[in-house]
Amino acid sequence: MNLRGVKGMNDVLPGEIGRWQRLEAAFRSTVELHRYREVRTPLVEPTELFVRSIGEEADIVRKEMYSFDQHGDNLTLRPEGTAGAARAYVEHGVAAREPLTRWYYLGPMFRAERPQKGRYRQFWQAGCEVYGDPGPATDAEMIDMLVSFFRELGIASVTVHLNSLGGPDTRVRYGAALVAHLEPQKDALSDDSKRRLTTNPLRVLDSKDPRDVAACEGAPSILAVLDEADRAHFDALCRYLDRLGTPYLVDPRLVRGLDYYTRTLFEIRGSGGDLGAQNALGGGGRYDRMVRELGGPDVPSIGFALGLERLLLAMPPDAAPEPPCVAIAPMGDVATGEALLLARELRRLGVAADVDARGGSLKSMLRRANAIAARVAVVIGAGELTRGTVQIKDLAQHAQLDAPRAEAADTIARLLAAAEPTGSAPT
RNA sequence: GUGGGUGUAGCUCAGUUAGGUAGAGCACUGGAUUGUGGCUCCAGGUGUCGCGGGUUCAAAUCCCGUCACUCACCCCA
Repeated sequence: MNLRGVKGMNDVLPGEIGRWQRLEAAFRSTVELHRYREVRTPLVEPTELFVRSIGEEADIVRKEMYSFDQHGDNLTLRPEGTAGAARAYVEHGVAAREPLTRWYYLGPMFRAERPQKGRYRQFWQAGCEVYGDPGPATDAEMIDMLVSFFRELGIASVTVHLNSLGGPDTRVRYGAALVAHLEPQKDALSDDSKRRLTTNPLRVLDSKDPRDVAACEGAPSILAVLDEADRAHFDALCRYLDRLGTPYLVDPRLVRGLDYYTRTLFEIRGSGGDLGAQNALGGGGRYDRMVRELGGPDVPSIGFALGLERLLLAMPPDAAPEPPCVAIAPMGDVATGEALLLARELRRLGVAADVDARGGSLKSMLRRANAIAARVAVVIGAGELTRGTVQIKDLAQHAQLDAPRAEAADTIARLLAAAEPTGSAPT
């Protein structure tokens, strides 16, 4: 086969869709209990939106965007969800109608990176945004919500990394201090980090290269250079988390690549399951200046995003019970017509029905009934047509009975209602 | 963009060291059972051995090139 899907963009086949649906339902349930409401924004936005919000220097903007020109517009497949949501928030004047807004979204994002385990070019994110609350209590509540959500999913071993970046001036001040610390050991740094020294020194803190890690030993902490208000915000956040009993790890080296963050910054890392090297299950932070920079009022905001593929890797395997269904096995054209009618009657009673109309042998139809985990099979052949009955087989009990055709649907529905839900689908 | 690993049946993989008729399990179809599933037994494969070239009497196996997938780096969900 010479036609393949695009690299890094994956199909989700029905065999694994159950896990996706359960994850999505759990997310919606959790955030809606926190009074978030869903927002759906386009997959395509003006390129300028991402350049302005994420920042020209960020890797996402520099080399990972799917951008194209169409009829004179410069467009981009969204690489993340926060920018589009903020754009919609501003465009519809939401701030003027309500002082406090909680939104969530769920959908695919696109980044033209080299794929690997847990990182794909089309990947799914679920995220939340709160507009109009300066924190820090809401920051704590959001982090606590995430930790609770992970626990609900059965993802046990997660660590909340927490940091504060202060305001824009803090970043500049700290960058200078960091360069002062690293410059003397410049020769010992990795090539990447030598370059970062001039472009974005904070990123050196994030490097996994042992040489860089060593060089960062003893580097000043960004928390030490926060101004008074930022420091008070961070301390209050920690106190709220303590009060909630939500464990966290203060990590002054947490940086993250999006340039729009201010003050609170967090990332949740996992370790179990099939997770590969990409162990950031989710991350977020405060972006108090974004709404204003997009032309809106001065509204503080905080948000996070979760990577659904990574959550699925980290989640324990589960076997979902298959809902009961009825397989109908007709023999011959007349019986097939009768089968279609009976199936419609069953579906009107809320019973899933599967008509095997391939015209194969009874044996093959019953084999299929077993394969699809049907609870009940119905045989309609020449004999049944003559007698005006159908043969109803309870596949688990190895029992069968003949029922008048007119009562068939009700009889089957009663049989199913009495039966224990059983069987499990291959995952 | 950089580095490693892997490409053999629909799927998971043996077979490559030492060149010699292309295999197993699962899945699928039929039969044993003329209209009765799961278990068992029997039968059923024309697979571009990723692709192209080279060496050789002979290449899945050796050599060169190329493509794809995958893991990791950078960075991020």
